[in-house]
Amino acid sequence: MVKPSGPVTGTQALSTINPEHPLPRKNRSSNSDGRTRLPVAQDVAELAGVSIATVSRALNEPEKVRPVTREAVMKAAAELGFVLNSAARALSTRRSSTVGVIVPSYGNEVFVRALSSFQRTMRAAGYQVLAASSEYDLATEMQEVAFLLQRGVDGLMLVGGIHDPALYARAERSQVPIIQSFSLSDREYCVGFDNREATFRAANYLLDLGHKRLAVVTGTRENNDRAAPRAEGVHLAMAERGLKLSPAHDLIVSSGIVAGRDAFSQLMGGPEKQRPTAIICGTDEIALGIMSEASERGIDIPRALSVIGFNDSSFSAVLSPPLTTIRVDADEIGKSSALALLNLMGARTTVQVTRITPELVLRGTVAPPEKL
Amino acid sequence: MVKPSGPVTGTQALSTINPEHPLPRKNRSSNSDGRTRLPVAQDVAELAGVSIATVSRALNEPEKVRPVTREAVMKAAAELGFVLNSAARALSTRRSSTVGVIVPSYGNEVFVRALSSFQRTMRAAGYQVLAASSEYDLATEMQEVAFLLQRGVDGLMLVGGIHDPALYARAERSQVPIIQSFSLSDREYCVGFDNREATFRAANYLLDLGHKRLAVVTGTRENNDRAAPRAEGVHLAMAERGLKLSPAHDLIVSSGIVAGRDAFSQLMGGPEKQRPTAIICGTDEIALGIMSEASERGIDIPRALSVIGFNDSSFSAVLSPPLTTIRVDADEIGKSSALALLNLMGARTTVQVTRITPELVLRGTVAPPEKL
DNA sequence: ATAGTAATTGAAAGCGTTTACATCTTCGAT
DNA sequence: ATCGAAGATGTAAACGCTTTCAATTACTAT
Repeated sequence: MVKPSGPVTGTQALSTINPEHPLPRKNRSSNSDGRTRLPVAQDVAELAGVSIATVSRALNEPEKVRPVTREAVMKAAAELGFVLNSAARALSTRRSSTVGVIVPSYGNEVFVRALSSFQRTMRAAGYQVLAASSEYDLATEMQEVAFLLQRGVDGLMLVGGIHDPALYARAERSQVPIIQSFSLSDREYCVGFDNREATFRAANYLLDLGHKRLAVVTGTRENNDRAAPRAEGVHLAMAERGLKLSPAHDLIVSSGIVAGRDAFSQLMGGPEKQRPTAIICGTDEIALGIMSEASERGIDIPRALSVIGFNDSSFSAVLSPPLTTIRVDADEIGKSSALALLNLMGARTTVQVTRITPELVLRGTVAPPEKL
Repeated sequence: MVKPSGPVTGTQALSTINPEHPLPRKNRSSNSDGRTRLPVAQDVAELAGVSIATVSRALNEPEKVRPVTREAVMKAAAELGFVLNSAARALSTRRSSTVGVIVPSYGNEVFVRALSSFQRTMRAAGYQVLAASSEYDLATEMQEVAFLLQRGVDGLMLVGGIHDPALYARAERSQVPIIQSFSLSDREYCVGFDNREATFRAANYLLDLGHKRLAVVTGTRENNDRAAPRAEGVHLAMAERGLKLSPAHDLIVSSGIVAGRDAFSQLMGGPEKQRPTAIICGTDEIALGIMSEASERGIDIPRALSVIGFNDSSFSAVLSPPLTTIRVDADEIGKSSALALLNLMGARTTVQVTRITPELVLRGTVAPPEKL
């Protein structure tokens, strides 16, 4: 506007014509109560003798400011102990550099392993992660997602593909990408594995060994696309051989070790001829419970009863006998999910489905069935 | 200002008198790219026919607005699907309703249990929690704290009382209160227990039973005010009876189950007369490792070797034999820490030290020493 | 009715960044 | 030297809330 200007610049002169601001209560570096105020970008700018915009650039796009200026800013920032205010940045950029994760439960080691590696990967990329657990409840999960969305997370990692429909709607509305984990989907981006196939293979292994009466016990299957397919896999394998899994041998328990103990009692309570000779469990915790109860009752594993777990938890290899289980690389799931989500948030939607392959780890809890 | 207005609104009209703003790119409810913009408080205000200040009040201090107004605002908010922008609020109020937690490791069940209940309590109070793990490293911890502080957490929960001095300085500068957990302190607010006393009692229990050669194995004790005192407790109990804990029976291992197995080998490698008859472990994981190795080598627990764990992890009760261990109520620690921190953040500094009492849970891995 | 007080509401100034745009430098090419 | 283009920096407008202060309205007690 004003080309040649004296000590009073054009824009400042304007404010004399326009008396809107009564009096700015500024008094740098100390609060109303006298406490030292934390330094802000403006303080750094003044100390470095540059504008606040330059400070911002020096910090975020160093290559856009001249080296000498950059140094000055860095020095000033360090001197003042300047810490950028994330809230202000988030407000300004409309992104929080925060992502959310919701796992069904912290009680299942596999989820905390995945969460942990997810988090590590995210942190390396400059993101913080807000985690919550849904306790296997859709409503709780929805609520947590609502909170996370309000918190402005830039992305979301969810376990499984069954969620409140409103969840997808809200995430969509906020343009927050979601990565699904631990199960596969052809509609969502995901990092997971085929749960049905995993137990299908385990069941076939048992069947090949000569077992005829298998049992399967999992945690809740309601709204759960991991547990339900795992049970299905066993049914399927038996059906393929013209066998039928007795309803009494298909148990749903509340997850955890003690649930496994109860399961044992229910399964092994009937007359010997009808008892299963092998049990496939939805988690290693359940398997542990079963083993514990078996040991207490003097039932020999694997001679009298074979057991297969799921996840290969840390304790599984050191049980006696060591637990044969379906290993899932939770670290890989966490890491890949993070990478995929990062990709999604960068709008480079090149990922689609990452398929993890579970592996049957042969240890000591499986043997051919006893001769009748 | 302008009451009845045609297509051109009051504020826009103003800009003709005051030419500072080139052209406000406002066009409510749709973005530059035509995408529908998420509703903000202003939209709610307009729909409800009130000012934005009233919207804020209706949402945050409902009692301060007339019921009829409140209803109108709520209705408008619901209709628009309004979600408050946390970043804006955080910027404005200078608090984020977020707290941070740093645990040494997610691999120790006790920490995730505490974290979990801490989180649950915090969520109930309207706070989100950002968690991180330090991997038992002070520098990593400091770095994570720096991130959390930058993120503007309102409070911090840390495990133990040994941290980078800079950590306290920074937190202090940001006026972020810290709650220390799992150990006691007379300088900091804390929720924990006397680690030394816990093993001291366990050792005495063993000594009373007739054991003379105890061993202790813990994870790293460097900068660790839980593991180190636990070892001390054992030393102390023996010293009180004129006994001395052989250096060979005092082991530091990397934590985890496999570490326990190694420990066993080291401890039980010597000539029988010198082997310990009882081992006190810093965690149940270590104890499990020891039990596993013992079982493999045919050493009978508890007859040939007694073992005491620490924490009472979920698997401990179902091992065979079930593990005698020092139970720590991690849920309580998490919950109380949260409550205490909430209190601290409310500036009502009435809490000081919450002392948790660990309990020796007698199960099957301890017996009197074999007759020599 | 009427003054006085209490309860509601609104206007507008922040909160601390980022960033579009304008301005000023720098520098190579003429 | 001089012109332009490219590069560096500065200005000031957002971002979307909360909150102080003033203005308005609703009540209460005369």
